[in-house]
Formats: sequence, structure tokens, C-alpha cells
Amino acid sequence: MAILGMLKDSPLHGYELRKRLAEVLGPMRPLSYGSLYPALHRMSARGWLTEVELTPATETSAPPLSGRRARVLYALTADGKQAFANWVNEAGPEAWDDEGFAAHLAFFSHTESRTRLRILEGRRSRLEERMAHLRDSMTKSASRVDAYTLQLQQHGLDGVEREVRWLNELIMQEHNNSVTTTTNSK
Amino acid sequence: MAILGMLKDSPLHGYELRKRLAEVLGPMRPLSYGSLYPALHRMSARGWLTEVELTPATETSAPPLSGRRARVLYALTADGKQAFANWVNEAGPEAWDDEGFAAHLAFFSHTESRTRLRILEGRRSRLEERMAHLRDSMTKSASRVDAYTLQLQQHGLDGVEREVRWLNELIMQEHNNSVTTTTNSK
DNA sequence: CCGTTGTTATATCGATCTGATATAACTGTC
DNA sequence: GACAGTTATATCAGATCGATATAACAACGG
Repeated sequence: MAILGMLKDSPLHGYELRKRLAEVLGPMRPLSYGSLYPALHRMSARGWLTEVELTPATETSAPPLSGRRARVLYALTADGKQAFANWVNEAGPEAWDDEGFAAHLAFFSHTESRTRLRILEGRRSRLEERMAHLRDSMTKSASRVDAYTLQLQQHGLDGVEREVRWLNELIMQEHNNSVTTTTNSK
Repeated sequence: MAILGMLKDSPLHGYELRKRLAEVLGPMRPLSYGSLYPALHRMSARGWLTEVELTPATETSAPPLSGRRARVLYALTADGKQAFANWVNEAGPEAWDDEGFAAHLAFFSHTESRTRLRILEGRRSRLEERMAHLRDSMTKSASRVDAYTLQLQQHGLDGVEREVRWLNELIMQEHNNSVTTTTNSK
């Protein structure tokens, strides 16, 4: 879905697409080529993308023009745009977990404010469950575990707490946005 | 390798092993059963583990005794112990990345102090590379990116910085340990 | 007593992902 | 003009995930 989002504004070829995806998805590790290219072909087969092969000869365009071989440009079809739009706004429970949340957040500007809030709050409650679970398993394993493991566990827990604080900030910002929007639209 | 480490002290069955592994590996997500059981069988085939099937009738032992079916106890062989000992102290570059580092840290008490320092410092320099790369890609993508994406990128970077600070603490602790040890052994 | 739900426990499968490797064309450097 | 580096796509074996199946027992209410 993030691939579709990247292609929304302008067609790209796989190599460039991967670089931008890695930039945008921040903490996540970039997806491998062995994953990217099959995914592109799958989505072409489903009719979400078109593939246009460009030989160096036929190229007249602007994009990076140094040291390269034949490329394949991928562009969104109408169906592809629809699939992306659905994903962006339907935002089920997959949007609460690590990958799904990062992907949704990266395309938040294409989303309505109430959807944004739903995702942020869902993510937060998911993390609160995780915190409870971590604390529980820390007390349970406390007797069995050495100082190093304890520090690893504590570091993990601190990380989750930190993300919750960050989410709280984002949620506050989002509330301010919708308030001013509502006020303005009066 | 973490599986071998969990079995070092006492034999376990798969289900219990997974729970303890999840406790000990803190931030990492627990490995799935579809991954765990094949891995156990693979290691048995390699001669690192022995499998002993226990039917409810033959059981007289201490472990959890309520509501359960036949289990398979896995125990380390001499080869398995050797494989674990090698992994623990050889600690190549796999020990600098996310999974490898967490796994090594979970069994730090089985390691010599100089190996611990090597791993901690290797991890830190790996993260410093990551930080440099993240900052670079943030400045490069700054023009193309909206406020939400920027916050995601910044949050990711903050997380890495936080882990570096944590590593610095661990490294300091480790230095203190080796100093006092050296002093005592005089 | 019986059905339902929950926990303990192992197994397997399809779809997918990773990491490595191969290929290819071009650029810049020594 | 050899060599390393970058841009670009493709493919494969091996491993992983998520879902599903199976099974035995516990605990609870009706």
C-alpha cells in the first residue's frame, strides 16, 4: 500500500521508489529488492499499476540522468488509486501495529482528521496493552533473569513508554487542528 | 542460538521455551510456532538437541502440571553446548544488528568482559552509522515531505539517539566492572 | 452431566520476505 | 584501459509469518 502511495503523485521506477520509501518510512528497515519487484509485478497483474519500459535511447525525461541502464516506470491506474484511497481511510486494526502504523502515518495528509485520530488512538491503546504485558512478564521473570536481561527488558519498556508520550503529543496536535478547522468553518 | 541458550540450564518443551524467549528478548516480537518447531527439528537433525517425548502417563516431573497434552522435551547435547559457546564468544558483525544484538545481550552473563565490550561498541558504531544515514536522508527528503512524515522521521532518529545513550551507560558499567575485577585480582 | 470457553501443546501450509547472487550499462578515477 | 562504484532489474533457496488444525484437559455455569 505504501508503494501505491509513493506512486500517487508521479510514476517512478523500482530503484528510486525503494529509496524514497526508505526515507519516508523512517524507523522501518527498507524492503528488499527480492520483495519489491515481485510486489510491483503482483500489483500490475491485479491491474493497480501499469509497467512502461524505457530504453536509454527513448528517454528524454528529467529524472536522475547519470550512469544507468534500462528502467521500468510504474504508474498508478484508476483501480490502483481506488485501492490506495480505500486503504488510507478504512484503516482497520492492521493500522495499530508497527508496520501498518508507520505506513499509515507516512500518508496521513491524504486522510481525514477523524481517521487520523482513530489510528492514533488505536495505536496508543495497542501500545498500552504491550506495556501491561511487558510489565507483567518482567515481574514474572524477575527471579530467573540476570542484570543484563533486566536492562534489556527495561530499555524495551522505556521505548514503548516514549512512543506513547509521542502519540499523546500527536493526538493533542490533531485535536487542535480539528478545533481550529471547526471554528474556521463556522 | 537464543533457543540453545534457553536450553542451557534445563530442558524445556517448545511452548514453555517460546514464552521464556519472549520474556528475555524484551522488545523483539516472539517468534511464531511455524518458525519455532521447524527450528527445533532442524537443530535436532544437526545433533544439537535431543527430543524426548513425554506422554501424560509417564510424567512424574515438576513443571506446570495443569491442563495439558503430550509434550516433547528438548535438551542440549554436547555439540549443542559447543555451538552455543562458540556463538556467544565469537560474536561477529551479526551481533551489531537489531536481532543479533538483543540475542547476545540476553546471554551476556555467559560471555567474557572483553567480548561484551566488543559487542556493545560494535552496536554503538552501527547505530551511529544509522544516525548519520537517517539525518542525511532527512535533509535530502525535507522538501518532498509533509509535517507528519517529518515527525515520523524525527521520532525514529530520537529512538536511535536514545539507544546510543543507553549503550554509553552499559559501556561505562562494563568498564567499571573490568576495573574493579582487575584491581581485585592484583 | 453436558456444552462452552480457555489454556496447554504440537504440527503444517501457503504466501511472503530476506539475503545473496547474477546480470548489465554506465561513470569516474588512478 | 582496468577497476571500483552506482544505477537498475531479476531470481532463488531458505526461512518466517499468520492462519488453521488437532488434541487433551480444566473450569464454569446451567
